[in-house]
Amino acid sequence: MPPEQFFPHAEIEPKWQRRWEDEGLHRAGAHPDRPKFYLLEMFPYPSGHMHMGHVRNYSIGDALARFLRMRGHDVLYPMGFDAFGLPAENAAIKAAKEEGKSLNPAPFTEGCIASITADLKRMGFSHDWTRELATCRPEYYRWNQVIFLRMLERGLAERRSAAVNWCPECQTVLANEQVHDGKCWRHTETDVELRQLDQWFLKITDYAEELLSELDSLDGWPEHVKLMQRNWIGKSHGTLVRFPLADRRPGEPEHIEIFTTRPDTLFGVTFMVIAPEHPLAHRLARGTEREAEVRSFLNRVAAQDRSVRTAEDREKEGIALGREAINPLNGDRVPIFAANFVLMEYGTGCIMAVPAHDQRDFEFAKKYDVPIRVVIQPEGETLDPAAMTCAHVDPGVQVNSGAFDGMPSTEGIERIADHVVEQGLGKKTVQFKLRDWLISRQRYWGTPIPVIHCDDCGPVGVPEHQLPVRLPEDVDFAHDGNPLESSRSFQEGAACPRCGRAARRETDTMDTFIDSSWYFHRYLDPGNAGRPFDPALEERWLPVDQYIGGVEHAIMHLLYARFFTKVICDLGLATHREPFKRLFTQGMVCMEHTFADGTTRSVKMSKSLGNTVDPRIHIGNRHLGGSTEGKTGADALRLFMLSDSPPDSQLDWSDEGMDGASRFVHRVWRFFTQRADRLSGRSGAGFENLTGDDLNFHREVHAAIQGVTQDYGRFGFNTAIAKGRQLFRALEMHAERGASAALTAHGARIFLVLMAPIMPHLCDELWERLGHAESIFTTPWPEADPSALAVDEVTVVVQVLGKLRGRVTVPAGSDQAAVEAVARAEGNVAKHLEGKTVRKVVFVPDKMINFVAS
RNA sequence: GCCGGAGUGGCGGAACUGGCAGACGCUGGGGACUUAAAAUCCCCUGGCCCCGUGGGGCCGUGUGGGUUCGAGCCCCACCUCCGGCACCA
Repeated sequence: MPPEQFFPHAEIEPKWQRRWEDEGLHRAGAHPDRPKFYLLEMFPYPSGHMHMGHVRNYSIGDALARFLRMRGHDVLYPMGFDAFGLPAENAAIKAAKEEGKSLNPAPFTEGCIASITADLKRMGFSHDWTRELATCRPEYYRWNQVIFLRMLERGLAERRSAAVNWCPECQTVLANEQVHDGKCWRHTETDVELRQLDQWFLKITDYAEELLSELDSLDGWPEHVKLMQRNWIGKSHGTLVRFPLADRRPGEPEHIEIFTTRPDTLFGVTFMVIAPEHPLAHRLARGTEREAEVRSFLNRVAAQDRSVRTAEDREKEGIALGREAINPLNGDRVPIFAANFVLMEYGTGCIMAVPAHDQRDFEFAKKYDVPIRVVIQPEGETLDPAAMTCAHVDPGVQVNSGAFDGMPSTEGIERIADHVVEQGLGKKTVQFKLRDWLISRQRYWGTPIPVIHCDDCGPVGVPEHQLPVRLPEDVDFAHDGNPLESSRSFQEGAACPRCGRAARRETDTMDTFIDSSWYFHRYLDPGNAGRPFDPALEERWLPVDQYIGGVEHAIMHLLYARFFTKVICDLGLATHREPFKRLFTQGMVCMEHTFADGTTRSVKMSKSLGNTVDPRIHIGNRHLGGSTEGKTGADALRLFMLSDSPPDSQLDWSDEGMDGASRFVHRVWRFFTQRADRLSGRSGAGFENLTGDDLNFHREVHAAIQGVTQDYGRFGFNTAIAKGRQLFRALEMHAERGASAALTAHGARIFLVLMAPIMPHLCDELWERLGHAESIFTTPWPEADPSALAVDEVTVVVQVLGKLRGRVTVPAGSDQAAVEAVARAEGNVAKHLEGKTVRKVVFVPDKMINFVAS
């Protein structure tokens, strides 16, 4: 072959992409005899075209997929599209309202999918495209509907009226997880409103305990992700205590029930607080002289939206209802307030307030001049309620607590709770912060909820044989509101499945997080028309051995997917209760951006900041029918994506770094094409009796095998590449000076194999040019030979008093006496030991010797 | 405020389990090739200092202390940055 200056990526990369596809090299399930490995990456939203974030994520997964295949695994590495959601629908609305055109989200989305698919293929990612799916297709979403109906049968899905989060911008309700700081997760400027509506919920709280406890078994998950889930689930042990209502009037409940995690402070209760939305708030004040005042307060707080009420400044505001409750432990009468800081959704919507030992209660008591009663004294200190400036929340000794005086409060928690239970005043219980999952969305571009509302029978599930309930096409995006409401064909002929009478179809669609909660099951059997997937396939392939994705999905997506996996098991469809054995959270692609205030920082690439680099600059767009060829090609881009940072931290884009990667690709190309003859020698094994450069080079080759193999196994792509570059440098030098051409050829082959997962096109092409008929990806991964790694001489570091003073070369395995003798003789060491007495010698064989002298 | 994670050259980052700090890359500098440039290749590149140009010394992994023969790594305190949660009773 003639020497060539530059790697002709625009020809060679597509050549191998075609060949791999033709040979079905990436098809999963081809080797049932091999150990399975399910490698999953979070599927993309098809937003027009591939961006740099995709390039990085899939470069990571693909390198791993190719490595694992070469290591003898039957790898399932699928790809699909999370294709429902607001962007496509908003594009349709914009087209209709601003441009007066009609744009149907379905063909629009399919166009985006085609474009991004072409981009991904042009990167040479080894996905098994025979399993491709898109969640917006009826063949997929009908199974969302089936799963929903089965959940409905089992009471895991239910419709109920609740105060729900409404985003005026999205024109739909949101799940709790989708509200951050009172703002919509997609619109950080938009306040979320509370509305009382009838909506569909999935009872994820039924699984709270299991979702929490099984986190402990997920050894392959990053601790911080597990921690975020634990915090979100928010389990706390406590006690429900009933406080009798004083001066009870007809129609009023006998008790006010509260939840507390601190029964040790029960004797310190000086007031009660009820949430303003609590139905009792109005009722208790009715007929009292305070009624008007209370009503105006409650109305004012209710009118405040969530973000104001829970804002950082969090000024506590409340009002006495003019009523009292009785502390069941000591018979004290305590006033009842309504206040903004008590949440209706948590616990019972009502609390006991212990200002001495709870900071919030303390602040409130100070403001409204409620007495403070100390019931826990810190060790060696006496608290004076009048002098306190903050609550004492730490443990201490019980005081003013009747029979419990003198007891450590840590014990008091248990003992007083026991006492409450024995006296029939309440019971021990567990509370979770986790709420049920609100899945209704008042939008078009999602899975229709398969329910029919009948005036007589109520909401009735659509029979499974009538599924899928398809999205209609006669929809109008030019007007506000859910387009499903105005579609004629959608409602046409709707009849109650139970009584047969004319009825109305549910027009809510499902939260798109439903789609991504089980897509990894569907990949196993994407064409199955009879059920969501074959259980035998689930048995073989699940759990996902390695899941890779962004940490931004640490709570929502991962929690929902874990929930669905358990539900799917309980529906009898599958057996594995945890979906993802190992989780890896990759970092973002960032680029320098100068902000308005003049500061420059490296921040996530985003369209809105304009600090983006389009990957198509590098891979071209000819595959999309365009005319540009691409600057550097896919392999150079992949190399850069993996070489500059560890994959779990952010990657800073740099044009210079990209040039460096491209230079390396060309350099490798040049080296191989210029020395084709010398490198094509086929003699493989049996490099004995090597000497000098040959021996050293052989050792470097095997050290590289060992190092690179270990690095791939722990996502150390950046260090694997560093070792690959080192090996390449050694290879260049050995080609110049080494005695054995067979050994150079061997080293060259190893280099190609080790780097193939990262630069697959380049390596497969060069592999072929070295005379191999089969793809490099069918060769087994090399093993490092321990005897090749052995050295007969080692450099031992010599220290005097822990400071480096010299190095000596000794035979490997030399004992302390031998090394000591050589070390003492070394010039600089001798100088430093002069006039000193050696008191101790620390010796680490083959590494270091330290003279402790004075 | 609480809970996590991280601070290493001009920059991105290496350093297994406490044993040569700065692998690999980028930037910068010098040189070779060339009429010249590009491309390519080679050498140098943490700071300060000493002499004989080969070496030698001191300092150096956010700050202050500690443990150890020896600390980027372990312990204590503090500072800064990033991420998450935030009235959850």
